Amino acid sequence: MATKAGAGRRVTINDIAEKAGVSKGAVSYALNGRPGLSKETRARILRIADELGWHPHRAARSLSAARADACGLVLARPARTLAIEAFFPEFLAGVEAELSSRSVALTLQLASDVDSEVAIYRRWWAERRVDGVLVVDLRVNDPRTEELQRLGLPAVIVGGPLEGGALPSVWHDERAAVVELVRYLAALGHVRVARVEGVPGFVHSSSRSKAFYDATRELELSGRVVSTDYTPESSARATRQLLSDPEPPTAIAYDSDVLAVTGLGVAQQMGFAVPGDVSIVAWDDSLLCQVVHPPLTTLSRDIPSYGSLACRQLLAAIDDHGTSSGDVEAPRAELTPRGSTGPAPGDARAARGA
Amino acid sequence: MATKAGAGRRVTINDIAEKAGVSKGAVSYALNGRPGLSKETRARILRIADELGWHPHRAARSLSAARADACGLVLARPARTLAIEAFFPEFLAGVEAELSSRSVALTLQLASDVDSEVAIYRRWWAERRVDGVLVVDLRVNDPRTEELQRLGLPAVIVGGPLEGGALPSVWHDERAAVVELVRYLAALGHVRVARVEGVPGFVHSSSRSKAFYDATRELELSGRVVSTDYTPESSARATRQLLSDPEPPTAIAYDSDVLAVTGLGVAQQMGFAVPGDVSIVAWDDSLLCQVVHPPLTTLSRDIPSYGSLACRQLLAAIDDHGTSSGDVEAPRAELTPRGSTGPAPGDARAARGA
DNA sequence: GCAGAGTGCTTAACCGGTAAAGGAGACGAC
DNA sequence: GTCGTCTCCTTTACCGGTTAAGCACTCTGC
Repeated sequence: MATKAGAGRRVTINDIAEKAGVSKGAVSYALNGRPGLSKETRARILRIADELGWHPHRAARSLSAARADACGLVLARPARTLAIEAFFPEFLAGVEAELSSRSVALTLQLASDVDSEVAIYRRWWAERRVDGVLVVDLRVNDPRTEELQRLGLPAVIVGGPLEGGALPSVWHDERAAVVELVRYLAALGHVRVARVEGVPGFVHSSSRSKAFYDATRELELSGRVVSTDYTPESSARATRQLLSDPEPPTAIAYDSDVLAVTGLGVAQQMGFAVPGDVSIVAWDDSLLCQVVHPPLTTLSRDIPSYGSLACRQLLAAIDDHGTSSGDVEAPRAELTPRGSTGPAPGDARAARGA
Repeated sequence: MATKAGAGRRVTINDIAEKAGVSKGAVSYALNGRPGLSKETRARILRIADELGWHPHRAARSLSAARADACGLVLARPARTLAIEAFFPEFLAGVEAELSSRSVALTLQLASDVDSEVAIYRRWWAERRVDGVLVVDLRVNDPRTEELQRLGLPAVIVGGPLEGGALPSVWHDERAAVVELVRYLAALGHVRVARVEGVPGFVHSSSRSKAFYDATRELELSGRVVSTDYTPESSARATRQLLSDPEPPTAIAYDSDVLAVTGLGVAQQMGFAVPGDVSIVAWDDSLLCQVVHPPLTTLSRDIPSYGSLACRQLLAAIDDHGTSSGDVEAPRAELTPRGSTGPAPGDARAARGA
């Protein structure tokens, strides 16, 4: 029968100690399940703590335990991206699910660029506001990894692994997914294929592009890559550019759901039938991909699980405090064929076979 | 020239005091800009603090200042909703923008239902993990408001105002927006109009429905309302139900972007031309509404600003500590006509005029 | 009958800040 | 000369926990 805490003074272990007629040290032992108390005293203290509705004061505990019981996540993309793309909210949902089960808080912040992101890490760690951070959107020669190591702030790289293996990471086999995609398009008879990538400075985007080049070369396809900044506008521009070519690609693979949906709209506006004239593939499934016409073929991943996995990895890194943890591979993206992909126009397969 | 903090021991005010040859009290005065120090000493202390790269330990400060420097937000909807609907990420982005400028953290948590949400508030407040919370998805007879008042936890109701005015709130004039919408549909000649609402237990959804009934009655239209649980599946069911009627509505207004987009798909699948046979309107604009064919007419709000506004309101409530703050009205949703709405089929206006 | 070990609790220091109270020294007034 | 006042800094207590060290008491063994 927990009494009403009301808006009055907080219940502290001193209150418990007084009521139980013991010292506050004894109360602390009881509440933390440490040995050195008789069964009866322990039970009495716990009962009183419950009656008074006691909860530990986070700051007080952090001060001695040197634990913030919070993990951090900084997003250094424009705020709009957060809202527009399926990846982040889904990833967040997965992270949250993992954290809330252990009463660890998630501290979220948006930053304008990588430099201010690093500044946030520095501040968070100096203030001991977080115990560790999840790092997303790894860049080529990323300044964050070096700084995180220097600070000694536990971190997990989402989308690694990192060269050198200095920080633990979670990752997908992007290469295998790209190979599956390119083989699929080749099997449909496509010869001129293109990829609309995200920001080339991002490791996940550039590694997919590299895999794309390799796979098209191996299968003797013509492969082009155009860059964007993940905004719908840049995707529209990229698509227009590709389809204005005298010999436009007959299949375009995009690096996100937003890019693909925008590209689809542009293609249709330009009079291209989808998938009659051009096939379209998205990366990461979402409602967006399913409601357009035709619905988009995608490379789907279980993003919430990815978030949970990253989170577990981070919590482990915090406990180990740096030792090992290593890299963990998540299930790779799987091709989900829908209406936006079909055979290459003009039976390219026959022409090529001749 | 801030020296490297490295992975070593934290810099504390004791380190600064020692290096400056003063007591830690003096350092505290200097760092907090309090009077009682000579100009030179103050400057020296600040310089050394900067050199050592000192940041206040959040927990230590919280312990005496009784401030967590964090705000809380609990979402008691299924995790999927977070990812699927435009509202939350956009709202979050607005909240974040406001908070990060004052180095207040946002603590986010997902809950399965209102009861566990209340439990989270109780815990957060007892642990002094947050200074205040934003409450979204206000329900009819919401148990949260009473509990928040009882606890004395500063809170802002998003989507109020609350009857009784006990807690400060931010709100839109939903009624005016609904009236504008219904007038617009009536002007297009629609007589049988329907509304697909969200969860009827939510205040914003039920108040819109009430306004919808009132507005249709006033304009002598036939108005129906069907409920959903905000999932695409429930919207598909609702739409199918409405359009299977012997006298189906010629215009359907949905309570979110997701509901509307799903409804559009179902309508087209059932052979209804949009907007030829049935007009469709969404609530809250998003990329989703713009990429479908036809693009959806929406009631658009500036959601990030709404988030920022709510956040400023909360910070004020925390400072005042309960006194006043009151309710603040945000700009109401504006109708953005696009291709999904058109004249009622069969020149309903003429028939009605006869 | 007393050393030694174990049990069960208390005391006190500490984490890193904030802030009230106190005190040394300079200076002016009478 | 000494009293009051002002400036500038130190001392100290405190926030709410954790934890090492200490200590009284009982039990055991010889």
